[in-house]
Amino acid sequence: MYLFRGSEQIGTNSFEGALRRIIVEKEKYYITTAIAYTSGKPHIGNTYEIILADSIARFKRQQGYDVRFQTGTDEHGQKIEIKANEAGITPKAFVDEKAGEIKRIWDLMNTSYDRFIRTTDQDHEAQVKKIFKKLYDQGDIYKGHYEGLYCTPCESFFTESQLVNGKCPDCGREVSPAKEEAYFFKMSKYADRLMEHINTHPEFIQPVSRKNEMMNNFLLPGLQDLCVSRTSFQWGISVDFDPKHVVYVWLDALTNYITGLGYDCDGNHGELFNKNWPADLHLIGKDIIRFHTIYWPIFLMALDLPLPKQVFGHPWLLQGGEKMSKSKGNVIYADDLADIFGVDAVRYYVLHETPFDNDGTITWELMTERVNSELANTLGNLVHRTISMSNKYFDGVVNYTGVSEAVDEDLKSVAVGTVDKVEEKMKDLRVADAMTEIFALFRRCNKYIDETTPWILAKDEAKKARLETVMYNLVEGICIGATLLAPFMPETAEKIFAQLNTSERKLEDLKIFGLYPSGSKVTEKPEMLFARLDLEEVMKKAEEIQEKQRQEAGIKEEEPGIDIQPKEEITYDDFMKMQFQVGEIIACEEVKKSKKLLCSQVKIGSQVKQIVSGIKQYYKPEEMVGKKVMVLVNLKPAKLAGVLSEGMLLCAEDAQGNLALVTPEKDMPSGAEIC
RNA sequence: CGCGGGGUGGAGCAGUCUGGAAGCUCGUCGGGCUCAUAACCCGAAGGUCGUAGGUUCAAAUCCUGCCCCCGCAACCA
Repeated sequence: MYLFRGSEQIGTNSFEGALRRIIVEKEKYYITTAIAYTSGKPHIGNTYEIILADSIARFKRQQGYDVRFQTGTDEHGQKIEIKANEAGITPKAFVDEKAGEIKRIWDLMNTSYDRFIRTTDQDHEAQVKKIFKKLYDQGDIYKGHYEGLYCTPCESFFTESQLVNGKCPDCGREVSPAKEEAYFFKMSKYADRLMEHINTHPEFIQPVSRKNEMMNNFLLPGLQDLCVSRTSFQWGISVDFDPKHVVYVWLDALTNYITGLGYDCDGNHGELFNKNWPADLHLIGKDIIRFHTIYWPIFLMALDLPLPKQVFGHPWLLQGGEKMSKSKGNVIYADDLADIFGVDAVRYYVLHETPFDNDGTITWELMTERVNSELANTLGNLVHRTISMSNKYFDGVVNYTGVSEAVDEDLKSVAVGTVDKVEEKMKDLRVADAMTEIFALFRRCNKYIDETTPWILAKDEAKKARLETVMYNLVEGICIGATLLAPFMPETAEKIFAQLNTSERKLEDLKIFGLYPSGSKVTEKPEMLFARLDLEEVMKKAEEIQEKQRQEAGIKEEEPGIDIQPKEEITYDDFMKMQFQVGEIIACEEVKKSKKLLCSQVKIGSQVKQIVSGIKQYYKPEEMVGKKVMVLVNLKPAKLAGVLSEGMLLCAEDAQGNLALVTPEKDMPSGAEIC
């Protein structure tokens, strides 16, 4: 306000004043994502959230807002403690690594966050302790007992509904009723105020369909008090005045939205906090809407802070209609996608193909199809052909000669009308629809080329000026589209501007057609923005990636077991009649006249036996040599195809009759007894 | 009767709140064009909107029954 008053005094005329006002009165916009749990590598579905938030943040900046964009990691909890233990490292070392990996992916996806907060950050931990104390002192938190069904080995409580066949869902063992001392937050105290808020602020929960779910399931039936501490693990923020307790999940995690701005429980907030709170948008997954629209607002009420303006629960991205999971080996990671398709293609896909309030689908096939048709064909090729023609006809110089024709009008009106459409869609966070509008403009440009047929104009020297205007209009149309594209695909927009030798426009300038500086020279050799990809090659790479994943998860290909006819039961004495030893094959040759047989010289201890085996189809004589195999040594010698055989090499046989020699799992000397 | 989400041409999605000629992208087929990344432009075929009823002048949309799929437990959002 001070700056505003000052500037008006300085301003010598109203125009300048108005201009200053626009600059000075930049409205703030605070957007957050949920903080990612540091238990593993985030997949493309998790990554979707940060990309979505980034595109909104960038768009708001483009609109002139002073944007604050926060993301980060949630690093406490029993699960982390256990995993760190398994890995033989401290929880801190564990989360350091995971947080690093998450941040690396966020950075790879070119996301423009202002702060990456970690719940292990000192400033956060200190405030959480204070907040807990404050809420306890003012009576919102009280000490009680957590009761439930407890699995001792897993050290976890479960509710009736979480059990699988009445047993622990984690380990399958028995659970028993138990209670644990815990602190609780009195949710009921604020429930009425919250319902009032939700009912009078229809924009608070988005999409609206989620609102009824919250009201009907949790608020109207009556809110349960929330457990906010645990004693069953240590990896968390300890409760100052009762150190055997650590703060449990939500009071720790949700508060990041204020601690990350410099909230101070004693009232000495940082400037960032005063400026940015309340948040304009919490962008979260649909599964945690409850925590963000019920518990979080209530915590804020208890702290006497204003509530966030909007919570948007975005849908999920599913792999071919299924949830991704490592054990299925169908998890798709953002960095793998980026390797194959490029960062902006990944951003395009998740932003454009995820529906507004239904779960979306991602598969390697769909991704490839989208990249080829929309990015390579529609956009990439448009830019490429436009620049090629500019070079071919005018050595790359783009002049506006003002030779307009009726056919130009529609292109122009679509171009200058797009910004309004995009802003309209973005107002409701309909990112996918906004992108559809932008690509409609690129399609319109392609059509314009067909309508004006530059290659025909080029043959007639008299139409040179008209051709120049046509090329100018095209370049201008692309510039407008590229500017609008920038929040969603920043790198691509940059590349387009670089090739056209210009830069991003201001949003408000997009309603004017013709701002591209006449006489500019575009690049001589246009680079392809997106290469068309061969589906088979993509699928080959995808298969490799998924296969590796399955191996890492320790999941082998599902194989049908083989059932064979059972034989008559034998006694231990029967078994002891057979003598098995390890034999080393020292020589091997084919048995001529036979299709199936190999004849091996097998060293067993100090003697060498000649053994004939029906394995010619599966082993070559030279690869037999050197192998240590399992031999039945006391089998009565017999002649096979006229060749003496003094024992038997043991093989496993599958349903198709394929054979594999049985060898000791560790190296054993020849002659070692197998028993 | 645990809770919730969903079923729209071959694929992926809009449209459902606020009933009023079934829309978009891809694919397929036919045509055009040749500047361009076998691309671009035009046209066509293809749907009883899961199913059975109900309300209505009118239902993808509102109501009821039923069928099917997917989450809510797991390394997961």
